[in-house]
Amino acid sequence: MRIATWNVNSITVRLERLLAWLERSQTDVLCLQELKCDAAAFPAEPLRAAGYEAAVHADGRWNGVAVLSRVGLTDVTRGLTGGPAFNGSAEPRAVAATCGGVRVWSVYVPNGREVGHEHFAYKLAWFSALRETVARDAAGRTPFAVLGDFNVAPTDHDVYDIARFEGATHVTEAERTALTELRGTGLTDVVPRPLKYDRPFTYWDYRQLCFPKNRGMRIDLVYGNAPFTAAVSDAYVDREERKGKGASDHAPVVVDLALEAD
DNA sequence: ATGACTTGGTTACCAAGA
Repeated sequence: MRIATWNVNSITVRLERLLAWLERSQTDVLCLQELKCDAAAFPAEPLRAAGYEAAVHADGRWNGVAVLSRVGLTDVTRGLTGGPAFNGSAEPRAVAATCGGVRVWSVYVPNGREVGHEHFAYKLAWFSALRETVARDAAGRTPFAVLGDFNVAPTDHDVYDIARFEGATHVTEAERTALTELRGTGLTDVVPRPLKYDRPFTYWDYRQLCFPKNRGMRIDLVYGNAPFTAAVSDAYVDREERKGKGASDHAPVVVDLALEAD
């Protein structure tokens, strides 16, 4: 089974590239983030025509997540248990489904904006709710993973130049502690291999030629439980999808699983 | 140079992203 996660930065703008990538990559299960559309505007029909069912959690111009699957899709859960709100809104940032015997969460962790900002406290509270929501499945015997845009670089090595992130979000002790505590439920970081250069960055800013200069960050992560990681046969960042006009600023992270059912 | 893209909505600018 091939499973992947991709922050598409608007599924509306990215639809043609998404359909082409699904065909090219032969992905079975895809976790999507930053749909930037209303649930009613989600392109369910063209995806269904391509063979994919979808579990969608979206409500407008920001955020929005989904799970696509061509190997079955059941037991959909929208939102975290006890998930925090921002400015009175419980934003659509998490959706779960069971696909082909694997339970997955597609998550879009709040950005945090600035250290000390109200949004930063929201980010940490969101991580806490995520940890509590997934704890039971993480410790279970069914292959399980949380995939998505975590908006945290796990180590200094996961950004192109840590000196440029002095005082910035995404690299603070508090955010990394939240990741450590999430792993404490029984999850392991499935680190993908890069297809070029030495580090598996997944995001490159649109500005200042960051992608050609490889000024990237590894913030799109796959956290799997023991039955999941035991089945991993390969994992890589598809940086080819970051190339060219009309690319998302994130590249897909692809994981291959050798499950008994395969 | 408190910028430098890209997106969608309140559009000929703004907020948000990271």
